[in-house]
Amino acid sequence: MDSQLQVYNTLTRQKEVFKPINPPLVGMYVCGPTVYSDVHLGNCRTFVSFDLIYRYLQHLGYKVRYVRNITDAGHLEGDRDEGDDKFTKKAKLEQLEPMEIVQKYTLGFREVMRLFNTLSPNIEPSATGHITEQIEMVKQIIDSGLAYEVNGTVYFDVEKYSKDQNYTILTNRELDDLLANTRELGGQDDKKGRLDFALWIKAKPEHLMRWPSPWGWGFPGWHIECSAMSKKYLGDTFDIHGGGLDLAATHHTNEIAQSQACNHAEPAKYWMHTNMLTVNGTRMSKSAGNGFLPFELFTGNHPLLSRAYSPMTVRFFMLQAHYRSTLDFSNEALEASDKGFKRLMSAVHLLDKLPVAASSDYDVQDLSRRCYAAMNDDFNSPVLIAELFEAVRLINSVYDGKSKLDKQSLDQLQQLINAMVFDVLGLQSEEKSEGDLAGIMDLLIRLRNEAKAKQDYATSDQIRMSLQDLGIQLKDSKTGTTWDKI
RNA sequence: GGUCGGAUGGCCGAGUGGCUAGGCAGAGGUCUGCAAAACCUUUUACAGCGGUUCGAAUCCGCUUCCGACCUCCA
Repeated sequence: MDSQLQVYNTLTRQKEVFKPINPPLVGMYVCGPTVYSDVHLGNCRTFVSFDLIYRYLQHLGYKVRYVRNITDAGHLEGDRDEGDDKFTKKAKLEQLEPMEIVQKYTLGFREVMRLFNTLSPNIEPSATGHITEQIEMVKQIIDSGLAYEVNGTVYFDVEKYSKDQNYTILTNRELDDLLANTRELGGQDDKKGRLDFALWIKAKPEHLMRWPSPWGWGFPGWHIECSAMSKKYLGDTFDIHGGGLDLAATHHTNEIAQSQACNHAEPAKYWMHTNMLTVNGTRMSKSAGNGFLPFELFTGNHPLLSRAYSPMTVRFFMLQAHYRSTLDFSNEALEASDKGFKRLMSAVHLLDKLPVAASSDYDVQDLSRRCYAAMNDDFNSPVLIAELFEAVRLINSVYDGKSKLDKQSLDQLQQLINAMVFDVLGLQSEEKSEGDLAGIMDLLIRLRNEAKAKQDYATSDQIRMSLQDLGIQLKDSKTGTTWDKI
C-alpha cells in the first residue's frame, strides 16, 4: 500500500491523515439507537457506514475497540426538560413495562444488524446500566462550576462554559447567532440560559424509570449517557467518535462540552458523521412519515416498492454512495443495485473456476493499488466498487478465454477480491444451502449436456426452463455451464 | 429568519482545472441449436449567468432551485 488512510474530520472540516493515539489500538464510539421503536432504514445506513469503517480499520491491522451504545432511558420527547421520556410514553401505548419496550426493540435492532451483516461492536453498553457513572460525571461538572441544580434538575451552563471554551467547535456557528435564533420554549423557566441543557432530570413519583441521585429521584439527560459510557470504556480522549450528521449540532456539541467540563480534555480526535438517507430528496424520518422499515424492504410490503429486496442488495445500495453524501432511496435505484450486486457476486463465484495461463495480460497489482487508494481516501466505497466492476469484467473475460492470468496474478486477484468484497464491504453470498444444491446442479447440467450432444433439444430445454421456473438460471459459455439463483 | 451543504446524462451515484468513474436502463454487434449469461461498441451530462485561465463541469462571484441543522431524530 502506498497511500495513507485519510479521514474527514468534522472538527477541522477537512481530510486528515489518520493517526491513532496508541497504535495499533483504535478507540471508536458510535452513537447507537434509541430503542423505543423499530429502527428505520435511515438509522441502518449510519450503522452500515460505521461497519464499513470498522471493517476497513481492522483490515488495515488496527485493533479496534468499537463501542456502540443502546439508549434505553432519558430520551425526552421534544426539548422540554420535563415529562415522560420516549420509553415511558411508548410503554403506556403498548401497555408494557418500559424495560419490555427496551428489550423488544433492542432484540429487533440486533436482528436487523445481523441481517445487514454488520459486525457486532466490542461493547454495547446501555444507559440504564451506567447510571452511577453518569451521576458521577454530573457531580464533577457541578464541581467544576459549569452546571447548576434547580429544583431537582441539573443544567449545563453553556454561557459560562463558552467563556473559556468554544461551545460551537463542531458546527462552527456563532454563539450569538445561536442565542438569537434559538426558540424560546415554554416550561423551562428553571434554566438560566436558553442554550442550557439538562444533565439530570427530576422525575415525578409516578415515573417508572427513575433512580436516586444527590438531587433526588430522576433520570439522566440524553447527552450525558454517551459522555459517561465513552469515558468509561475508551478513556477521556479516544480516536473516533461517530454518529449521524443530525447529531452533530446538538448531541455531539453537548457531549464535547460535558466531557471538556468533566475531564478537561477533548473527548475525541476525529469526529465522523454519516449523511442522511433521503426519499424524493427529503430526509427519511419517522415524523415525516417517509420512514422505511427494514422488514418492509425484505418483504416488499410497501406502496413505493415493486418487490422485495434482500438485505445484501440494500447494503450494496448503501455502499454505492459515499457515507458523507446524502443517498436518495427509490425503487428504481434499488432495482439497479440488485442487478449490479448479482453481477458482482456471479463473477466472485467464478473466481475459483478460472483457468491458469502461462502469462498475464492484466496488472492485478495496479488494480489492488487503486482499491486501497479508494478506501484510503476517506473510505470511498463507491470508487472501490467501481474498481471491483473492472475486476468483474476481467474475471468474465478470463473465463471466456479472452484474457489470461498466470498463477501468481490469479492468486493475487482472488485474495484481493475476497478481502474487498467479504472483509471490507461486508457483502455475503445469499445462496443458502448452496452446498446441497451444487451436487444436484452438477447432475442436471451433465444430463442437459448429454441431451444437447444428442441434439435432443426438447429435453435440454425442458431442464433449462424448469430450472428457470425454480429460480435458477443456467449460463452457457465456451468453458462450460454455470448457474445462479435469480 | 440564522448557519451550513448541494444542484452531474432516463434513474442512482463517483470524481477532477486539460486524460471526461461505476451500476441500472436504452441502442447495435459477437458468441450460441434456441434462450439467457458473458464480452465488445455506443447515445443522452456536469442548474443558469458572468469572471479568472492557454484551457473549467471542476476555482471565484451572482442568480435560481433543493436539502440539512437551528426542536426529538442515525
